[in-house]
Amino acid sequence: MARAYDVVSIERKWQEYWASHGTYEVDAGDPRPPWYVLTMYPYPSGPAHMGHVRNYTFGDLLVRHRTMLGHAVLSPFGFDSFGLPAENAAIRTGTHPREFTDARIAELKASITSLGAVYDWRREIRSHDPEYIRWNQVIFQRFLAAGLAYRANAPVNWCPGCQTVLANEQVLADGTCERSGDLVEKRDLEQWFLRITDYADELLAGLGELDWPERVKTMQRNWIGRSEGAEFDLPVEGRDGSDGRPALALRVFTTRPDTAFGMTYAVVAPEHPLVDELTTPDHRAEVDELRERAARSSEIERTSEGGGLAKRGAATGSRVVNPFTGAAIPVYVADYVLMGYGTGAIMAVPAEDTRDWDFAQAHGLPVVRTVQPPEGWDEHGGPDGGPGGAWTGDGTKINSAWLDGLDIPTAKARATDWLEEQGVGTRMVNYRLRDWLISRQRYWGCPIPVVTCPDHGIVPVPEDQLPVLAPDDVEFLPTGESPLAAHPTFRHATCPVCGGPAERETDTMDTFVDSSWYFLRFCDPWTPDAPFDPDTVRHWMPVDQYIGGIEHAILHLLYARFFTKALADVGLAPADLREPFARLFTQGMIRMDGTKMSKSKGNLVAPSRYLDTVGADALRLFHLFVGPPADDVDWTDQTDQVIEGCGRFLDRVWRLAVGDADDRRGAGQAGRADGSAAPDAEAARAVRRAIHRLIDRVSGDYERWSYNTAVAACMEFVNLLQPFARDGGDPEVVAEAVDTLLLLLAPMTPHLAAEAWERRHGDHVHERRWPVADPALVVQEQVTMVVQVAGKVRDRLEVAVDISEDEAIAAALASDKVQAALAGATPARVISRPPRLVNLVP
RNA sequence: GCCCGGGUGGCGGAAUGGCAGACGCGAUGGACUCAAAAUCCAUUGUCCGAAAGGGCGUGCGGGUUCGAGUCCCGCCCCGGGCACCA
Repeated sequence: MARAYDVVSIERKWQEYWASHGTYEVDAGDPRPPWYVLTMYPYPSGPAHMGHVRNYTFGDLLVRHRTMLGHAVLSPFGFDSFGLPAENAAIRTGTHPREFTDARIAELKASITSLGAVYDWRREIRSHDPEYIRWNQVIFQRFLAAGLAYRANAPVNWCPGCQTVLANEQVLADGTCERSGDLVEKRDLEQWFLRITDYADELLAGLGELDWPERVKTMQRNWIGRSEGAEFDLPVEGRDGSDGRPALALRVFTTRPDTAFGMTYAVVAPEHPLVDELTTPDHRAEVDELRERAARSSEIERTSEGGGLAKRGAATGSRVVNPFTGAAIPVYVADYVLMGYGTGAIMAVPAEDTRDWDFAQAHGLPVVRTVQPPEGWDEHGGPDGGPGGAWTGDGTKINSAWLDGLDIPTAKARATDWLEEQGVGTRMVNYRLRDWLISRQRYWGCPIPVVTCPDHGIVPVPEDQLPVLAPDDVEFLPTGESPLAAHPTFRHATCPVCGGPAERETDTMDTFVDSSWYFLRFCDPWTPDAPFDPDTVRHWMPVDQYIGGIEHAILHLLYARFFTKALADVGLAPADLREPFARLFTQGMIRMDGTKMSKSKGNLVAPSRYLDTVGADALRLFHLFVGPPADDVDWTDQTDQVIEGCGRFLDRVWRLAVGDADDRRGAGQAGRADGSAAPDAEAARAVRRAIHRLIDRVSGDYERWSYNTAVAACMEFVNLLQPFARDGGDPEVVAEAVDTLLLLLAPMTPHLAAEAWERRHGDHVHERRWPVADPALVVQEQVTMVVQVAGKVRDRLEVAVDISEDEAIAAALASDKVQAALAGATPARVISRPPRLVNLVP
């Protein structure tokens, strides 16, 4: 497509100008009010893809807009540069991950720059940089000292494809690895954890004050999964101690203590430590078989095998006593109870829990209702009008002695009070959230800076010896072993306490650790003796606008919130900084043929092919124009044409602003199509009003992230302005119109705006202030008033904006079309909303 | 199963309860041109009609209202998240 101006050289010129003049470099001492805009730092996978373009277009627009509004805008950039792809490439090609990663970073940086996105590059962070590693390790050790980091043996998620353990958050609901798609296995391994569960309540409560998409907040709430209930003991029958008190009891957790009178059996998880003790010799074989099967099978096998959970349970032969009734009930082992949640044991109430109901049906266990189901439930309340099963809804308590007649919330409170009075139980809050497993058996990550001494146990490497860096002379082999573990010397260390031989930790940290505090480092990446200076962090933080993909709704955003709180609590960050991201925006993804556009799907459209044809400005404009920013974008056969349409619009702006020097057969040539007279003063006044309405609209649309309508408003304006200018409209008005347009476009299409502005004024549009609409000119003089008869539009009248109600009704009645529609009838009712509408109802 | 989004022309999408379809893409016709490209002008929801004009129309069925794409109730479909968490 031939463009009206030399897109490539103009775009390059301004990209070089912004970089060499440090236009978007700011410091904490800047007198302007601070504003921090941040786009999630990317994993460097090579040249930018379309998703990046979309991301950085929004971010860059904000940086430029906020700057024009008079803020000192902090706009840093960095790279989440540790991670598996680099290591896998090393195994494949022998290239060292650092070499591989640095090359990818150079490519990504160049392509981001070629979009016209501007950053304070002095602040660039790379997570594999030794300085960054050092502070990562310092933070880890502060957490270790504060008890927030610990090592424990745990059944963990092992991904055979990635050859490493994963965090719970990285395992998808179907039991596969979010990265490789392999089926994740359970393994018992000694691993490092961060105590994120200490912050579960604060992480939940803090969501309330955040200006984040509701759906992201909901996802985090679900993930944290707080449930209130009670824990209490079920004494095992026949296991009284010498003092007559129970020597062995089974502790259960429930959110429904009110249903305890309906407990007809109890269940323990196959991994529960009391299983052996509870199992009587005659049930041993069955229980052992069940346990073995549970250990072998993966989570999905456990959950997907047909028939729900009816099967896979075995009686232990033991009985426990329900403290509410004194009745003894059987104890089962079943894998529908998970060891990792609550106490790993439950009281089963089939009448009010669907899982317990199914299990009870399969094993012939009794059902005692403790909540009155709605009428007819037992006859036809179930699926397909059959008999109802468990009733989990509201109702009145029945069969529950002293709880009878109460509603559920009251009964819950009474039952819990009773447990506490009796000394057999206590209020308890449980979370679905588990501690964060951060160790990875990989090379290309931040080493965990500890050694293990035979005499002194786990000892942190002293701070003055940090960073602990992984050696370069390792062999990358597809063995599944971390190259660090196989290195001849790396693991041999000396104990910092006694100087004796010690074993160095060879695991590295999850890369989500790196991304959990980089936004703090960005505030002050130069401080030599701390990860960041708390006062400088206080100046910039929290991030005023964070931008990223919805895929990070849980993982990164939850970890970063946890880190911010924990860093404040160990004294590294300001104590009052509890939330890192005040406002979050999650943009839609790019889809093609119904699936996400991504490298792994092989359906990438390279942005580069647009940059040297229609240019970065047109591509940016397309992303802004195509639809609401939060929506997904479908990349189709028509997309190129829409992008060209954006280029056409920019050509029109160029011709209006600069003229037709390069294309003499352009706009001016066709001349006035209808041969009408030149626009008069009234037309000029209309254009002036349009200018101020445009400022008003675009400013409002920017605030609301409604960029597609902002672009539409600019296009509409050009459609109005173009004939006015061509037909000899007042040059002063044209100039005001064009200048305003360039100011409003400056954040969206920065190169075109900068070049056209420079040619017109000799200075820099991005250093100008954002225009302010004159309220007197924003209101229109004449508006279209709709006249309806019985709710149907019958006429449209041009009326003064300040028309009175009486005048409006009179004008409506004076209309021939209205009279025809009324057909002689007198309006029985008149609704008038001057100057918009009059509705005559006969 | 539960919790969120969302269904508007051929397509992407606009519409504080008050003109449905802004803006753009595509399509059709025209001007300019030897011709094309580019540019400019016009038309473009649908049905009836030569036209003037009129009927219908925002997934489906009800409701509230002078007036509903918008609010309420009940469904259908699509997308996403969660899913033995006791």
